[in-house]
Amino acid sequence: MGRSSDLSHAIEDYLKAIYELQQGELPVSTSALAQRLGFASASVTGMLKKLAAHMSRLVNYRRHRGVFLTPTGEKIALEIIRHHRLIELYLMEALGYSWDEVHAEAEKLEHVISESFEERIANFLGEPELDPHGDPIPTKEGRVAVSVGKRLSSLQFGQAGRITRVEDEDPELLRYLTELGLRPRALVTVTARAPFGGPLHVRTDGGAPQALGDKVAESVYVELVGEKAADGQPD
Amino acid sequence: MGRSSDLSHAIEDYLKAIYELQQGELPVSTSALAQRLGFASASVTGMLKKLAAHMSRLVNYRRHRGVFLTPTGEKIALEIIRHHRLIELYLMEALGYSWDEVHAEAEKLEHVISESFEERIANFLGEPELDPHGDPIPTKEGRVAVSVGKRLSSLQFGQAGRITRVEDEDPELLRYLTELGLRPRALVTVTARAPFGGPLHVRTDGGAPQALGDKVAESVYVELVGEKAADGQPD
DNA sequence: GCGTTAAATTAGTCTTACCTAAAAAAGGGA
DNA sequence: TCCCTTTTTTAGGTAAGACTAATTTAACGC
Repeated sequence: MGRSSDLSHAIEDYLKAIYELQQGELPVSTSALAQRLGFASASVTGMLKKLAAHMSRLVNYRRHRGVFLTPTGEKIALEIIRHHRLIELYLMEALGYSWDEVHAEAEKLEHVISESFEERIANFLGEPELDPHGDPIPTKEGRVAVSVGKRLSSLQFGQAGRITRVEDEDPELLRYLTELGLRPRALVTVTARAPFGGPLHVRTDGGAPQALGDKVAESVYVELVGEKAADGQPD
Repeated sequence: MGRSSDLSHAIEDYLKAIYELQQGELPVSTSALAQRLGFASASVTGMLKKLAAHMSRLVNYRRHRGVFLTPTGEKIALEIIRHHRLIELYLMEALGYSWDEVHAEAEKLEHVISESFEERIANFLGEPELDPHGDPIPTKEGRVAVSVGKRLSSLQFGQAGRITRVEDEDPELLRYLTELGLRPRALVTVTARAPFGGPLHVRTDGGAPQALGDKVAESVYVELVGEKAADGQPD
């Protein structure tokens, strides 16, 4: 159990990044990884070779063909992601952090906490299933609920949705979402939609319509709750 | 505020170790540091030169003469020690750790938590003055209560003392101390003392006399509470 | 299939923080 | 003072994990 402890922070970050990029694209390209991690692609190539050559075969890598996690690598990635999301929720529930503050702190803590710490906070929180941004928390055994939802930016005029999750990395964006009432489980309805990717106007639960920038509309994920109905119930 | 964040973990560990060794000896020798940190002394020499050359002049170092912290270096050491001790206490109070488990976890966390985390747990704990092992917690401004007490091993037959602190590093020792009821604030009386460093027999608050090994008697610190009286009051 | 471009890799360098082995300096005894 | 031991420093080396520059491979248009 808890075998990731002997891997470097750098390796853990790579596994986590590969896992997250895999959701969209499989295998993951060197440059996609480089961009996400903010490293030069040459550095990424070097590390991928190391990961592939690692005794526990963390990834499957073929030059020019990209990389994907082996079951072992995925297990470790999920362990770190579990740490991250549990910590985020713990910081809010136990220490009064706001949801824009937790990501940065969790990024550091996720690599150093013990199994024991993980267990204790999970227990304190009642084995939660979602983190504060709506992302599913992997179980100790490495199972994750599939993250449902499409981008808010993809909705058409009149469509309504319930927010399932929001991207957690940008504190400023999160503070802005708080102002707008855009939080997981909130209902949003598209009240106007200019063509050619024009600004999206949405109305939240009980508020006035708001125009959303692209960045915002792409960072919020929703589950449709009925076509062309502002407050219909899901099927 | 909180300027230590840009120093490496290694540097923080050196500053902490120098601070702790300074209590007994000033300046601190290269070999004393090497022993405490478990590094080769050549490595320590190299790091001391780096610390002295560091732009914020962390230490005062002269070859063959040993090293001591500058006010800046001391401030940072105290900040890390504050982190360590607050974390130890927090883990016990908030997450139900036992006192033998907290040191290892705190050694890792102390380097990565933010100022905000520090403030929040200090506030949760009510700005405590002592950690679970009886060590004083430096204030945010860098003031520390002087750690009173002499080694239990230095007591003579009949002397009684109140435990002020115990060394926190060895979990096994701590579990053993728990069994014996040797915890901070507990009263102990020397019921027998064989000459030439022979085993020390002590009685705790309400228990039967116990023979203590050298390691134990040297790891426990007490404040005398009266000469040759088992339950006298301090002056 | 040829040439251009974009992506990925190789090669070589740097920094950090440790190591070992050997040389040098301090310090104590006669 | 000289010698001998202990301590400390110098010198050189290793492993991670990043970088830049230059090269190679793949992919695409025509």
